[in-house]
Amino acid sequence: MPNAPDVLFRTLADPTRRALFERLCREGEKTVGALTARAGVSQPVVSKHLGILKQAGLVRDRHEGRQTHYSAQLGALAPLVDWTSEMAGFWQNRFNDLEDLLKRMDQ
Amino acid sequence: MPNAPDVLFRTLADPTRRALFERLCREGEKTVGALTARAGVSQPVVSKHLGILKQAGLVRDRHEGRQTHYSAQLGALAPLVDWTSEMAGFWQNRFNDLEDLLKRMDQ
DNA sequence: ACAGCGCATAGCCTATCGGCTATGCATCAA
DNA sequence: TTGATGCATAGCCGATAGGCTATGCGCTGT
Repeated sequence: MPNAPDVLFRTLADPTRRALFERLCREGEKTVGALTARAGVSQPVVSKHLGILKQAGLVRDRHEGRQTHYSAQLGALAPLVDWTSEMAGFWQNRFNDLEDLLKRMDQ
Repeated sequence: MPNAPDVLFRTLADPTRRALFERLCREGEKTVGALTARAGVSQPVVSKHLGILKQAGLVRDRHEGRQTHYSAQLGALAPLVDWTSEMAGFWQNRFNDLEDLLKRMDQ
């Protein structure tokens, strides 16, 4: 059972998939057909990628007749932000430690 | 020529590689041997991953005798933060647009 | 009822990737 | 000088991932 950042990194690593997510962020809800039209890949591929994005919690789908509308779930990016902040935090702590060390050496 | 977030996502997508980067963030500079000791994979694999991390600008190396010390370059995470902010921004704009629409409809 | 449309699923093929072992190359110690 | 150590490189291999076509299935409209 991989943790959240792992799933997000793996899901967003593929350019085609990330492009789909970006379009949903920029342009809002879209049908599979609308997404396929400008995706540069076939419709089954788009459906597959959308399924993976959905599994990662990055999009939700809404069925309306024979169409499926997808939209971005921006909250799902939170673990990514957390991870980045955490890494930056460690960096900051090490910097503080260094400062402390220098201070102690100065005395 | 892939753009910056693409390289970062692809580089950080692999768990082993991301674990190496995390250790360098948490614990600071480490030699290849020290990293290999707890990486769970062979030394050549560690070297390979460090090379990929270096290419992505996420780490730098410092040669000292026959050892190579690697350390995290946290600034390289900036494009990731930018990308996330951009996506969040689009979300916010769409939300504002919706508010405007509702306001106009209300009149 | 039936033909067409929108999307999902199945199955296949190829390329890439992440792991390994073997080896090379420099540096340090004896 | 010679053997050992630390890391990088080369070459191989199986698994996975992302693309395709073919097909299934439910909804729509005639």
